[in-house]
Amino acid sequence: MVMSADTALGFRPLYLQVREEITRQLASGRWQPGTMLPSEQELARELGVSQGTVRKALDAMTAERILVRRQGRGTFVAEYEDSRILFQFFRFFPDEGERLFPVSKVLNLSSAMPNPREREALALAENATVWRLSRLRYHGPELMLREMLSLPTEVFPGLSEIGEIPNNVYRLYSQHWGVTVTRIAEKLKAVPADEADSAELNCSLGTPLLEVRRTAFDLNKRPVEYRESRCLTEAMHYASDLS
Amino acid sequence: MVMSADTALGFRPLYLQVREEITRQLASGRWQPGTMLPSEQELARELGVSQGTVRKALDAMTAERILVRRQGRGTFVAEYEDSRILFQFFRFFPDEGERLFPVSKVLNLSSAMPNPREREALALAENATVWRLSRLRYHGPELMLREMLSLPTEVFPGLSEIGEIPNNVYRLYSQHWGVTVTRIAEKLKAVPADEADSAELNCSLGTPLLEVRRTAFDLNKRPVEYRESRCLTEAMHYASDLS
DNA sequence: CAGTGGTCTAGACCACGTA
DNA sequence: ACGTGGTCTAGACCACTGT
Repeated sequence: MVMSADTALGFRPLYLQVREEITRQLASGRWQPGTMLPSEQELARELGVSQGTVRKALDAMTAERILVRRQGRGTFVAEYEDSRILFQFFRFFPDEGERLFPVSKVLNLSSAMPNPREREALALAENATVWRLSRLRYHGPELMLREMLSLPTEVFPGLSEIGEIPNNVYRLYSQHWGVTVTRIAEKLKAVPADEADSAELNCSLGTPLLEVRRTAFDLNKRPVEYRESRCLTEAMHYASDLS
Repeated sequence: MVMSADTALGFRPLYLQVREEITRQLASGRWQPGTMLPSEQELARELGVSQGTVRKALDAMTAERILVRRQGRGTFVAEYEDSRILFQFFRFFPDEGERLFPVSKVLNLSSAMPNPREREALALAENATVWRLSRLRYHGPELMLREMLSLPTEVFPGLSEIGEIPNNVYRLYSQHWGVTVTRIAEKLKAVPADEADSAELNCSLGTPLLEVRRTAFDLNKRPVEYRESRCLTEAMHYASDLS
């Protein structure tokens, strides 16, 4: 495959075209998470560009955390290890003490017609259905939050046949359906605990909770998960870094 | 100035040394916000490295939003225009409708001995004092939040003589004291409105508020501002993007 | 047109990890 | 010793901006 920078209409930098081509092959399953990509030299040969151009594309994908580069070893497809999830996709910290991976307890899994919020967040077609997974999450022994995940059944066929839903669902999405979550958008509000919150979180009615509405996107920028969490923040906080 | 990559002890990439040197000159006031840096070629000559190495340093500083590069024009020191503040440093959005720059109403400005939270966040010396600036902020006509800013008096001498504190304090810090805010860390919680909240925000006692504790850092990674905000989130939300 | 940053190339050498 | 990514250089050409 040979690429060119100056086409008749619309100039597109070569390294962006290379990045797209590699992303396409990634999305099509050529390389699984954890496996090594060909070396820069080899990719350059395959694509008919110089090594420097491949490097710029790989550097950009590394910055997006889609790839991981290790000097002396190679370039790898990023995996969803717990440590990465904790670092990249989970913003809750204990006010004091050590950070732990949030353990989950599944309450319910069912399929349903989407409500308007789900339909909008997941950009669903008219007759599409969703899985709804509700669970509680703990930081060590302490109950931290309750949440409901909404997933398009079309994207995750057979989800209800999975024996046990693990803590780390992004790894599950990747391993079972080849769905790679790359970006997450969250909207936060302070809300009073309603009756369901009060019952499940063991707090009194009206207790301030941090509500998080999350939408997760895959490699093709398609929304693949919508999630609403309600969190007790007496001993925990949500950390946000602007830079 | 000539730089070298391989010193006896401790290898440090040249472009990182270049970035540090440029940051140092920036912090020392060689170039003011809004002004143009010398061209890549000229910087390369000054520093005794190749243009490509200067470029890598400038690209890194552009990614950190310290510099702005404009093709065909030059490389400029980033300014604190309202649009940048709104985009980079302010995460509140109306649930519906257009986004506006939050107008501020100053309630009080005084100096005081720091409390433990201020002392810790600002890494203050034993006998250091702080300015305390409290204000309300509005989104259009709607009251949005109340907040208190804490600033080391040592870093901002003469603050109380400023005629009117503007909405955009980061531009003020830059213009009056040469303080460049580059990074912000925020911790969020849901808290019940106390009596002061209730009085100032016109809400009932116990209303859930989003509390934000912010620390802002300058070019030298020194904390220069600590801020506690309490926000009504009935018609607004805090947006967080993880990617 | 001249000057700037942006892209692309080719090649040399360094640091790191593995065998 | 070898192969990988990481750094650095030098130079060519392109795209954008202002004169």
